[in-house]
Amino acid sequence: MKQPMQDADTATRIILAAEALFASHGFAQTTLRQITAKADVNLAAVNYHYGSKHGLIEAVACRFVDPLCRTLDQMLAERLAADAAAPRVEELLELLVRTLLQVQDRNASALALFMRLLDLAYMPGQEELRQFLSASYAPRLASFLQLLRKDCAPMQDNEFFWRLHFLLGSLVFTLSNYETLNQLEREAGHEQPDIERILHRMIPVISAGFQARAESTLMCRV
Amino acid sequence: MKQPMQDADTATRIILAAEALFASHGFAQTTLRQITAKADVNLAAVNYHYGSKHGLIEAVACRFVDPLCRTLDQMLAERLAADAAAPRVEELLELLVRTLLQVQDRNASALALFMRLLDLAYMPGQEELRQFLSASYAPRLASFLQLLRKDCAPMQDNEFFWRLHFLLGSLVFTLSNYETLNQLEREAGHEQPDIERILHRMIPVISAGFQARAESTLMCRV
Amino acid sequence: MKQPMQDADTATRIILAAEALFASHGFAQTTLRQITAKADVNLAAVNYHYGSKHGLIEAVACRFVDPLCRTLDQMLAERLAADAAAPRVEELLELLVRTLLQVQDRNASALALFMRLLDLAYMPGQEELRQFLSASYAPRLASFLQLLRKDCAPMQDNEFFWRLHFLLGSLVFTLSNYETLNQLEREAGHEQPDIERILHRMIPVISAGFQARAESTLMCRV
Amino acid sequence: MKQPMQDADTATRIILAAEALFASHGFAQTTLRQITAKADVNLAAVNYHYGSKHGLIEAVACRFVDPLCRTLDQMLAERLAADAAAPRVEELLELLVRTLLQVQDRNASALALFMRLLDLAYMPGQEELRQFLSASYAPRLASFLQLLRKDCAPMQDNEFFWRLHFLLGSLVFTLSNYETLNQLEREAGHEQPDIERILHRMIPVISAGFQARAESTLMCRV
DNA sequence: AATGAATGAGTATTCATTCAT
DNA sequence: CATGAATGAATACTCATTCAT
Repeated sequence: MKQPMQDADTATRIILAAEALFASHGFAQTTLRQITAKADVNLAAVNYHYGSKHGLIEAVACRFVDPLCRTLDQMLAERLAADAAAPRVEELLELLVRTLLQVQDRNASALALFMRLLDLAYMPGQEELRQFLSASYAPRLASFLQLLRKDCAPMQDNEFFWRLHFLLGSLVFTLSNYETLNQLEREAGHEQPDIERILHRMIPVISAGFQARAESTLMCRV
Repeated sequence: MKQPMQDADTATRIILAAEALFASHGFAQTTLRQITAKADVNLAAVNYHYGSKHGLIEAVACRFVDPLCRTLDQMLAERLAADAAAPRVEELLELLVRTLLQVQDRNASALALFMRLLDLAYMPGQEELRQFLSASYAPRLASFLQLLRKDCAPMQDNEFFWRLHFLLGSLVFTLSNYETLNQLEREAGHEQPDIERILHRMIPVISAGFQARAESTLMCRV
Repeated sequence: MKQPMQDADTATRIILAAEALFASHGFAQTTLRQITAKADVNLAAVNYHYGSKHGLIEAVACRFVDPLCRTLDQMLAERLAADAAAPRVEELLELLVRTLLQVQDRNASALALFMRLLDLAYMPGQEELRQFLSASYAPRLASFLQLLRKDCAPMQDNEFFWRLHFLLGSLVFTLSNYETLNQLEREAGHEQPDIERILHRMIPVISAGFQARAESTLMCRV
Repeated sequence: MKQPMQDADTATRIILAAEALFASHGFAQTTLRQITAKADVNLAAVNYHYGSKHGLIEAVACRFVDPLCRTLDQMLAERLAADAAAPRVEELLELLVRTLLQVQDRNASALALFMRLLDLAYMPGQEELRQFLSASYAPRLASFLQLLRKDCAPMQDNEFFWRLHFLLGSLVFTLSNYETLNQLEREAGHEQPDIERILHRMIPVISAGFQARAESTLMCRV
């Protein structure tokens, strides 16, 4: 079983420190000095173990993408084995949420980190990271997406592509800014829901979005 | 009539260059050197005209927030004058979309910039920018939000708060990453829709999200 | 009669602002921006009226050296006219103190400024300022110094030169750091004397220093 | 044995270059570029080894304050062991002078540097440096000051405080401007005494100042 | 396997000064 | 007589990376 940070080996200590700092300050804003200081290792150790800051980010990414894909696949298989009926959108999103929360268990700020990672991957100049993630990520999610689309309103491929990114935007924005949004709620005197609560709030909203009837292309033009 | 960048005065040249660079590279990643080089202006001119990089960002923000609020208010007033019936969610979103597109007319990457600005404002350590925007922004949007909520599914204040940020996330993520998403579509062999098309695609999805019946609090717990 | 700063002409407004800032922050630490901001004049006005920052410093200097020399000469003449006896060191220092306090009347921080000016003049690379002051300053003080030396212990020219600078050091250090020293006294729970009090405290100390019998040169060697 | 600057390690080369430049140009006027150029070292090395310019100044300070305190304590102890009689003011000042000269041995401009450091510490906005020095400096000088006061004329605490600073002013002004004063002597055709000679000239003057009878408070008021 | 030292290229910002108007 | 705009050179400081050990 893994020990806490001070007992782990250098490479692991770096990863753990990097995860926490990337999650709370973002990738560009986090410096190698901050990471190595928090990990209590030598500044050069990052380059030694991961080649570069970019290499470290990819290593961090792998530690999330792998278990996430595995868990989602597994949950999906279990559901399909237990019930022959095609899963509804809400069910699929519930599976996704439970998968995310399971990843989250490892580390309080894990989801924020993961969402920041997605955000980064879509930025210009990050083609390398994008393709790296896409290569190890997209194929394993294909079956999930296929099932999802089956229970959506009928739509073309590109319509689905965009709706998927609308959903992704909600997820990325809400979770990577979770701290700030929570603070705004606190200032407004509202309860501050935990991440689980927020994810569940998202399910009916996203479901309705996927199931909404698409405008006809012609009607879209003003 | 205003000439293109090379003929405008220094302050304007700086703003125009900054808008373009901020939109495509983000705020932190854009350096004053890049801006002043693109504007063909002395490095110290930014500090002379805007005090600091932060001041420049706020100036850029104002150039979008001001006309955006004005246009939205005006469109809303026209709609209410023309038709006594309370506007539906779709109508309100349509007004918002038309407002955004009008701001967009000024500058090809204007919306991406504006969305990056919102993204930045929610980041930790940007309380100052957040409050600056909130102070000049929030009050003028209050009536829009009030009308929006009237046609939503019934829900509590905090539920509305979160749904609003789900929507905001879709907008911010999709539009600030418009270039990347378009490229992905190109690689997939799909048509590459313009921003107008994407925004109209969003309307039914977002509308459905706002009108979806909220899960009861008890049911949210797994 | 002179009006307060806001009504004076540009050149005077600059001088007044400069005096205050130079006195409290020192010459090198005070920027032309601070001066012109405080004087509420254009940044370029300093260069326009005084040629350069250095020119401004010399102008400030003149406004102190001139009345100081005049007052000291006059007081000395009055004393010599009233009493044929050669003045004692204490009397001469008392005249000097009264002269300084009179200059001080014009402006609360005038003495600190004047002392900072002397400090600056002795710094390396300030030969120009030193000679400027020396040319308009030294000759008019010659008679004062002659009288002073007559009541000192007998000593050679160079011994007198150094003792004079020991005195000058006490004056310059104490008065230019008056704010700081006062604060230290406050922290120690002592009364915070005004400048007049401090100068009078200095008289017997300095007098004793001038009248102390010089060590023979031979004895100085360890 | 230590080699001259070119053979020492980077951190030492920086310190040595900084000492020389700080001594001759002052702290604010000396730039990191000048220091690193003189030390023949990368510009970033200062920050690497000392964190900041301020950190470098404190490091320079420590290299003087530490041996100075140690030497003075030791000399005082030796004197007290050798002779049971309470030391006179002149003796104490002689000890101080010998201590200063010993520090001086290390580096030609060491005393000028040290005096500039004291000067800086009394400036407004240097509370941090002042307290840093005061914390490591003042306690170790307490016994010296106590003995000094015992042989002074009787006076109150605050009178002693000010006289001490009159003395300090003489020291700081004379030694930090040693180069300039020497040049003035040269121009006047006098011999140019070395620092040892000047310090010994100061002893009887300062002694007389400490032993002068204080004016009564009432008499001080004009 | 790991690190202390070092570095080149970069950052935003500040400064006194100049100049066209 | 005065000024708004502009600027070149400099400031302290930071960064990811490299390299000898």
